[in-house]
Amino acid sequence: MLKGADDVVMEHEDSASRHGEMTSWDINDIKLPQDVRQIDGFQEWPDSYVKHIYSSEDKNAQRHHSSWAMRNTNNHNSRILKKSCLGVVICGNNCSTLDGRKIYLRPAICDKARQKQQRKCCPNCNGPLRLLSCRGHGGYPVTNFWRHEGQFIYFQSKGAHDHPRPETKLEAEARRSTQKAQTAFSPSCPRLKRIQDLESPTGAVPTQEALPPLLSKPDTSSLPDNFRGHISKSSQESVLGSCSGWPPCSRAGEDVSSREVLAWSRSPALGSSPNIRRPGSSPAVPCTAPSPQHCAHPSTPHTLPVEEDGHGPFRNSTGPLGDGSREDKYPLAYNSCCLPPLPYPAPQGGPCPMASGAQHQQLSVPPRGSEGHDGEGGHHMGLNYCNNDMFFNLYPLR
DNA sequence: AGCTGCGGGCCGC
DNA sequence: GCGGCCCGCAGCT
Repeated sequence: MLKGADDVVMEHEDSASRHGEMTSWDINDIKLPQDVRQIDGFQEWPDSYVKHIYSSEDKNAQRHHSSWAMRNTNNHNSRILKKSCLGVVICGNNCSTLDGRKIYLRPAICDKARQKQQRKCCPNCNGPLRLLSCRGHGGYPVTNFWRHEGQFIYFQSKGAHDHPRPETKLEAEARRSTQKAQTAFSPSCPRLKRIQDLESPTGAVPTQEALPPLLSKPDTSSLPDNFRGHISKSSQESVLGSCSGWPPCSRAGEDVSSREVLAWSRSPALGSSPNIRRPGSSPAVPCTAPSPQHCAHPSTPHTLPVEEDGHGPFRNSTGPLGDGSREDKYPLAYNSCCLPPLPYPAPQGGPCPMASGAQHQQLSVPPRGSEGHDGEGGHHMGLNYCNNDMFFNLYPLR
């Protein structure tokens, strides 16, 4: 009953199989395998039809963490926690920063917070923000299932994300903190004022939250695993022109239609480079600016040059269920438009660490061998590897 | 304020 | 019955 197409797909795509892990089980099975030969390292960006078995000691697993924005979904089964993907918040103008990065914000998990979030504007061009819904599971959001059984925590993912990766939870939190700090700091910031002016007419909440742009480099790190192999270099072509599209904050709709989703998924701008596979790396970073000179920053160890392909189709195919129905075109890219670099006071003590998305991948993330399917230890740090200290240093204002 | 988990309830298939 | 989703509540950070 619950097994069907999904399982079939899993047989072919379950990355877990690469680790010799048992993949014959299904989260709904009455009995799950206890003869686990290998416990997986926590996967921050699980994608496609994968299954993992974590140790019940794994903190991230215990918290059912995921760098994807997953919301709890009631499946009327208290034994199995189900979560569905909220997608990613993008700029309605599909703008790009000067360095070619895209805006991929993390959708707020809380419904109200998400609605509030969507009333805000693009941190980069001040355009409207749009929620790009996840339709990777037969047109529905990708779902993740968590089940605690004995000394293990079983995880199963159904569907392949058909959208870019949003910023991680840590990044989102850091951004919020920064924004708050900013607000407290420079209430009279001309730029903010300007934004407020722009927003007021729309009724949008003129918060500065939108200020620190979360720039996502369209790099691989932002691509779902299943996209990684479809990179195309044509991507770069997408970054041109200027802002077009909607007026600032015209209207933030909850959910970009699925058509757009597809468009995005095929947009070269979303591409990623095959060589990046740090799950931990996050595509979106709370930093300001479009201007690298403000944040020339050395700490970009994991950064890939934009050319490296930050663009490429993020996904060339539809989900397993194939929804080729979505085909709209989406205005592609423009160069950073509108707003000048943020007035961020570069954190004392160092160049803006968050700066140019180029580096942004998750700051303190140690390089990983692969997208995270390595099952090797070390991932247990998972979402935590970006320690708070780091952020505090980055955001001293807090 | 926002995240997370839980559970009631509705709806479509 | 199943799956998706909305909503409210409660605990936690």
